[in-house]
Amino acid sequence: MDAVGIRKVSELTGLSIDTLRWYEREGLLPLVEREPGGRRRYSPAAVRFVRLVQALRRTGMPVQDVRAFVRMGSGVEWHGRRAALLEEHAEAIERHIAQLQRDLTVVRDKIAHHRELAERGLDCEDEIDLAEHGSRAKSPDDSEAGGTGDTTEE
Amino acid sequence: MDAVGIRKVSELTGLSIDTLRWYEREGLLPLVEREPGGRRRYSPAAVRFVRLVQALRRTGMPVQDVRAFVRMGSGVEWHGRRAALLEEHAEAIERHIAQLQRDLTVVRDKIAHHRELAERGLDCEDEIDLAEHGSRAKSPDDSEAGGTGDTTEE
DNA sequence: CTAAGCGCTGGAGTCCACTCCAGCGCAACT
DNA sequence: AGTTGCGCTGGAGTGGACTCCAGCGCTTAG
Repeated sequence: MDAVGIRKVSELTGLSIDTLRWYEREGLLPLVEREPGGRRRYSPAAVRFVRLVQALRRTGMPVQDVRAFVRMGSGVEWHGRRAALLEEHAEAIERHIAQLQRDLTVVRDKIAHHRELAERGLDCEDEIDLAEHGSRAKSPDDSEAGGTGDTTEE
Repeated sequence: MDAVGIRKVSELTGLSIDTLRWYEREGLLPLVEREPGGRRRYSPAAVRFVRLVQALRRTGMPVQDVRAFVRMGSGVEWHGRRAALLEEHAEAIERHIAQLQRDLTVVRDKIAHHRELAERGLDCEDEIDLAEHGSRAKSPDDSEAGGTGDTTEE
């Protein structure tokens, strides 16, 4: 058989052995078989399943939700529900990516700003940008930059 | 002067008041002024800074690293270093986004799979996909996809 | 047969990033 | 003047997700 041991799965996925065992205890990996001696044996299907769980976790689905997902059986009556849950999560991932992209431009703007200041050999004074944690008098005002209303996430 | 109080900053950014105070204690927000009574006053620049920190945190930069970033002064000699740090982080964000996109396709593939099974009214058998977390019991010559009753016994 | 390893289990410990008080002071309506 | 309420501080508590044992049992190489 091409079933593999826990060490191999760890190597294949990058999840630690402890994490794999912990996921199983927590009910995220229900289809791991054992060999007579009691050791875990991961069938190719089980390995694929580990990868799905890994994808869900890595994309921010809480362990609790993965468990709930896993626990609804594989029977016909659940396929729709499962698909819906995954779809919901997929949308969450997309929103997350969009947020990261917005944050990325904030960071890149900052980089550009620094590069410019570095070139000109200026401290940032009127633009602020960063603190000097010394005492500082108040700067004259400057206007607001438009912000996207964001809600705390992740 | 259009400086604002902590409540407003909380509303503007979505960060909780406690979090704002905690960030400050932890050295992530060095430029917050106080009014005579001791209350925090956030200048527009300070608010912008909060937004930068928020972007860094939301994109996964550990608090420790944000602090390190913040602590290197705003002097000329540091602009290059700061920019380099940010650049490094920007690349990390890009890698993260790429990973999310890969994981997203994993999830979407799974959705497609479920939709298909749902349409055909099939349980997943030869593809497995999900567990049978029944009692392990005795399966002498159990092999790979040997989907033993994958019915959930809820 | 013995020893070295890997794996197993249950449980404790750790880390991170907040979040939640308790107790107090200023502020400002009425 | 009173009282209602926001804000402040220091510190304790929480939740999530692992990570790290200790102690034991197969398995296998010598």
